Amino acid sequence: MPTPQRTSLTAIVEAARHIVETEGLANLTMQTVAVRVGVRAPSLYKRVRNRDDLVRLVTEDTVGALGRRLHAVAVSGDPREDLGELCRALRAFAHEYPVCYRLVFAAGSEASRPDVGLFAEAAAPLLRVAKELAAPGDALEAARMITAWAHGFISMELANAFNLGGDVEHAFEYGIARIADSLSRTP
Amino acid sequence: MPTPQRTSLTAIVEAARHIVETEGLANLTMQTVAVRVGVRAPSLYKRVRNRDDLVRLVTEDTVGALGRRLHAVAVSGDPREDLGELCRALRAFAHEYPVCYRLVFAAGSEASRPDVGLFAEAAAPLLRVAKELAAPGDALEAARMITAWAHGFISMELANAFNLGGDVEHAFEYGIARIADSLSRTP
DNA sequence: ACCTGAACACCGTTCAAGT
DNA sequence: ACCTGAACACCGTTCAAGT
Repeated sequence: MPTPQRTSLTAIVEAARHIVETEGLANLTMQTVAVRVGVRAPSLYKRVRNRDDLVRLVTEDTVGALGRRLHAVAVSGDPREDLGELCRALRAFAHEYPVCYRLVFAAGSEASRPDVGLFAEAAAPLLRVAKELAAPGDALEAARMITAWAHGFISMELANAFNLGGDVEHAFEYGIARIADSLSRTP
Repeated sequence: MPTPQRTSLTAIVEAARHIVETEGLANLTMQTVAVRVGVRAPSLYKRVRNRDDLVRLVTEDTVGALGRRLHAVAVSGDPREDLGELCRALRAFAHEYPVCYRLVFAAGSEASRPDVGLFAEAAAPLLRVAKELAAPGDALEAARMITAWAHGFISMELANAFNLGGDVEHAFEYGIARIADSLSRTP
C-alpha cells in the first residue's frame, strides 16, 4: 500500500543548502537534513545516492543561481562597463553565499563535483563581454583571464588572504580597470 | 618511568601530507596517520590538538614549501621575465601537489586555516616584482592582481572548470603577458 | 613521560519490516 | 511505494591504566 511522500528532492537540496551556508559543510549531516525536512535519515536515500551526491546537488544549485545572477546583469552596450558589472555581481553573490560559493571550485571528492557543462552556461555572459572586449580570436583566452582573476580575487578574499591592509574595494576596482585595459589594448 | 618517543610532530605532519596528497583529504583519518607513523591513534593527541589542527599543520607546511619555491626562482633583473617565472613556479607547484595546494585557500573549518602571516611571507617575491612593474603607490594593488589571477587560473584548472577546449598552456602565457602589459602601462 | 585498550558519541549507509 | 527502527562499520576523542 503506497505511502504519501513526506518530502521532495527540491526540499532536501534547499534544506541542505541552508545548512551548508549557515552551519558550514562539516555540519551537513544526513541527520540534520532529515530533521529539517521532517523525515528520518534513511528516507533521504530514496532521493539522493549518498552525502557526496547531496553536496553535488547543492553545488549545482549554487552554480545555477549564480548563472541567473550573471545573466540578469543589465547590458549597457559599453563592454567595459558590462565587464565591471559582471565582476561586481559575481563578488556580491560570493559575499552573500560564501560557503556555497567556495563549494563551486572546491573539488572535494569526485562524486561531489558539479557537472562541467553548468560552468560554461553560468559563465556565458562573461564569454560574451570577453568577445566584445578582446581582439578577434582571443575571446576564449580573454574570458579565462577575466574569470580567473575575478574568482581568484574573491577566493583569496574569502580565505582571508588579503592581510596586508589596504582598501580591498579599491583593489577590486583597480583589477577590473587593469583587466579591461589589457584586453582592449591587445592588437 | 619515561617511555621513549615513538614518533614526532614532524613525522606526523609528513605522514599526513603524504596521505592527503595520495588518498585525498577524506581519507586523512587519525587511524591512517597513526598506522603510517607506527603508533595508535590516541597517541597522536600528544602532539596535535585534533584533526583540524593536523590539517592546519599540513596546510602551513605546504605554504612554507611553496614560499621556498617562489623565493628560489632566479632573479633575471627583468621584472617582466621574473613575473612569468614566478607564475610558472606557482603553477608547477600546484600541479605537483594539487590536493595540498587547494588546502591553502580552501578555508574549511576555522581551526584548520593557516596562519595569515605565512601567506605574506610566501608571496613576498610576488610583491617585489609587483613593485618593480607597477606605478609607484600601486604595488599592493598590483600584487593582489597578480596573485588573484594566477591563483584563480590554477584553481579553476584544478577544478576542471576549463571545459571549453582550447590550449590551457597558451591561455596561461596569454594571461601573464596581459597582466604584465596592464601593470607596466599604468601611469 | 609517553603509549595503549577500552569506551563514548556520532556519522553514513543498508535493509528487513511496517503501512 | 515510501518510511522507519535497528544494526553495522567507521571515525574523532577521552581517559584510566600500563610501562
